[in-house]
Amino acid sequence: MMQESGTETRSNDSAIQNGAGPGNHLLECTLRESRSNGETPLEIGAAELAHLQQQQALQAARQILINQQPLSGIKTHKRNDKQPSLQVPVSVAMMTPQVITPQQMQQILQQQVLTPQQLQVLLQQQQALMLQQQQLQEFYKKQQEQLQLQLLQQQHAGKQPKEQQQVATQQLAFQQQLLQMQQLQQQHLLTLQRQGLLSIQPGQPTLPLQPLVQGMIPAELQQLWKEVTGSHTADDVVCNNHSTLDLSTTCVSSTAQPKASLLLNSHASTNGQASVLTLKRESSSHEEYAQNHSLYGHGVCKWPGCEAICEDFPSFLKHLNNEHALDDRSTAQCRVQMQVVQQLELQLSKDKERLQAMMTHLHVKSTEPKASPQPQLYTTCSRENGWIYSSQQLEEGFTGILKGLNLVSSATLSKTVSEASPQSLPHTPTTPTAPLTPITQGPSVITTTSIHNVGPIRRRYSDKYNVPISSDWMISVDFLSLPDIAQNQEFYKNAEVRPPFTYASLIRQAILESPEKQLTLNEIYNWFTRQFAYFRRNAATWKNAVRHNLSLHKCFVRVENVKGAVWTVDEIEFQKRRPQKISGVPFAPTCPCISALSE
DNA sequence: CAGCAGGTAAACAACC
DNA sequence: TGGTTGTTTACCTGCT
Repeated sequence: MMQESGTETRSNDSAIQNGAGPGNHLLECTLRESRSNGETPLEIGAAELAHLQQQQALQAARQILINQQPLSGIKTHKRNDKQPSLQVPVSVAMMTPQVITPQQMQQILQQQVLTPQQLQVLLQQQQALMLQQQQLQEFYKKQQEQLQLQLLQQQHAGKQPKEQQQVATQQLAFQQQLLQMQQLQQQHLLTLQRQGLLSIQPGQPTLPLQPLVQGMIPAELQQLWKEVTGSHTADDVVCNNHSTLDLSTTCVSSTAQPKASLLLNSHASTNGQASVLTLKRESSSHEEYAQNHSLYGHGVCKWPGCEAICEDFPSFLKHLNNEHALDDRSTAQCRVQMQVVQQLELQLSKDKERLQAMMTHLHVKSTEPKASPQPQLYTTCSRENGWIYSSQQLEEGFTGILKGLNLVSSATLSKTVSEASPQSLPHTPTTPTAPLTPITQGPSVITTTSIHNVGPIRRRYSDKYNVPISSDWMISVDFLSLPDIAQNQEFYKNAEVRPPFTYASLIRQAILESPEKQLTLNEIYNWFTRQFAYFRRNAATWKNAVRHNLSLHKCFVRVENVKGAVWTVDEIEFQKRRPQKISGVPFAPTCPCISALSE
């Protein structure tokens, strides 16, 4: 047991240790896994390509913002110099000339290199994108369910009447088109995003703009959408009314899109006020603004982690400007939001691929019953959650696969990293390399609440979490500091993301969550593994850490019980530990939700 | 640069 | 005897 973690670092020198944390091990395995599975960059599908393009474009936009900062002083330089991750190997730099590392992004944000306007634009656009992704995912889920139902019906029926087959085929075709449309949508949004950034930086070199929409014009997409959904009413009006920005391709949802449009219209806005001005041209009622504002709903401020009650829209705006002005906290929350959006993007992309593979498989099967499953599908499913599917199983039932679509595992995570940044493959896991594309792992299960409850962030405490292949993993680990464990439990339960809280905080949370506010050591272990997928690995390491923390901190009191020893929390001692910097500095050594509990 | 907090590893003892 | 629990120490990293 002890060997499990011990050998990882012991056998390596300190330099290697820097990249030899548990997460690293995961990646290392993953890379090997992906290689052995024959996954090569050559297998990048259209969806992946689109996604990579998106990411690169986004990074390029960010790069512009960075390049235009001639520098924020000596101190900044010093900090940068200390960051090994900034030393981009030539080969990598040549491959991805416009890529900035997440660490760089983090630094930039921390140093407030970005202007308030730029940050605001970034935040709003990311949120718009996120909303859209949510809508897409919902719709996509519905489509999946329909498909599954149909497949099940076919199975039960035994045979497939020709009519059914035709319907299924038709639906599959629609879904394929839908997928294409979704990709284009993302591209379009991204393009808009870049345009927004460029408009802010007129003096900067322009980016090589990619074709806005490849092969399809918005009208065609709309038509396609109508075909697919069979419903088009108010959406058309809403979408077509956007004369300032052509968002017709984003008209997927009747609810989300106006929000996205609103946000995109407010590039130069600060804290939402300009968006109001923009909208005033189109509408004059505050109620409508309130309905459309992504950060306001049901009389509550929807700023991540806020939920302040605002009686009306003007008071909301006032609140927005007072409480969510550009500061460290907002910046940190912006970063988190970006990561969330990226994860959603990635997950959507992955699911689309899988669906594509499923559909392809169905097609193949109808003509070539003995054909082996599509490699993409097979490799994906076979490594999902440790499930192994034979081709026969794949043919016999898709239920498990569909089930697998909504689950996540380390394999998903790793596969994602290795696939999405194929350039990284040649690098050895222990070689500190420059981070590549800012993709993140794709936890399949992410609750909507997790998006809305973002709080302080615990900074990276050790380079051991800096995964050399793609530091995006690291940045996600650090940035996905969704403070309210309770509300984000689904996320942590399924995504192998290290929770951004200290062991002490987590232990305290575990104990306080228990009915009697006391737990045995074993129960604490169980809580960890139950609540966090991350703690289902390297048990020896983190269990040792838990014990270490229990013994070390005075706030944990061991009490002899009838059953044996239980641990309790001395709240006073815990609060004494350290003044908590909840706001301002993005550093949260303790879990805010626990603080809330104790208050 | 020192001090601190936190994470990791490990040695060791007591207990079951 | 082996595993678990608990304590302690050492070392590292990042931050202030």
